[in-house]
Amino acid sequence: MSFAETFKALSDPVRRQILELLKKGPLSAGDIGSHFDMTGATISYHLKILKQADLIFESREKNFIYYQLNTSVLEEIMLWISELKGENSDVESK
Amino acid sequence: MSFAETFKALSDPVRRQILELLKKGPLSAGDIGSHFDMTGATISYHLKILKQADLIFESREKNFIYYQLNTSVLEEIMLWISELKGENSDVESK
DNA sequence: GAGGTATTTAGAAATTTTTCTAAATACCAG
DNA sequence: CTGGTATTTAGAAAAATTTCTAAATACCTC
Repeated sequence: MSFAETFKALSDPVRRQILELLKKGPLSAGDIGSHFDMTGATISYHLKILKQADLIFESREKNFIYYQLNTSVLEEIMLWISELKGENSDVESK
Repeated sequence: MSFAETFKALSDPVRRQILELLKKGPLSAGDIGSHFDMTGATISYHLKILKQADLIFESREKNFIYYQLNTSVLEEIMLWISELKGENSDVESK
C-alpha cells in the first residue's frame, strides 16, 4: 500500500528470495515453504507482508492458494532510486 | 558492503530522508540532524548504517564531517529490481 | 594546552520484527 | 458431513532495530 511498506517488505532476505522464486511463475504457499527451513506459519507471515506491500497477489484454485509477483509496485521503487541518482553530475563544490 | 545491507539501510524512512537531503549536496551530521526531531546520537547511528551500506561516504573538513551520496550502489539495487520485473510477459498458465 | 564545537561510542530502554507451537479456518473429495 | 490437506491466525519467545542519555573522542582556535 505505502511506499515505506514496500521498502520494508524488500528489506528481508527471505522475502526477496520468495519474490525471486515467484519470478519463474506462480507458486502455492506450500511450494514456497519447501524452499526454506521454516514452518508454514512463518512463510505465511512473510507472504502477508509481501501481500500488504502489494508485491504479490494471490489466486485461489482448488485447495491451494497460488501467489504471484505484482511487478507494478516495483516501478515506484525504481523511480525513487532513479531520482535519487538523478541530477548529480557537478556537485563537487562546497 | 553487502546487498542485504543496502536493502536494510533503505528500509528506514529516516535514512531514506537523509539520502534525499544529500541529493542536493553534501551536509554535515549537524545539518542533517537539524531536519529531524532526534538527538545527534541517533542521527549518527543512522549515518553509520548508511555508511556501512556504502550509500554515503564522508569527507572531513575543518571541524566538520561532510556526508555525501554514493550513487554507485544504487545501480545494483536497480539491477536486481529490474531483473525481478524482467521476462514476465506470458506467465498466466498453471 | 585549554576551552569549545562537532560527532561518535557505550549501554540501556522501548519498540518492532521474526520465528515458533498450537489451534483455527478453508476447502476439496468421497 | 467426515476426513484430509493447505494455509492462516493467535500468542508467546527470541532476536534485531531504533532511540535516548551520558560520556568519550576528535579536532579547531586562541
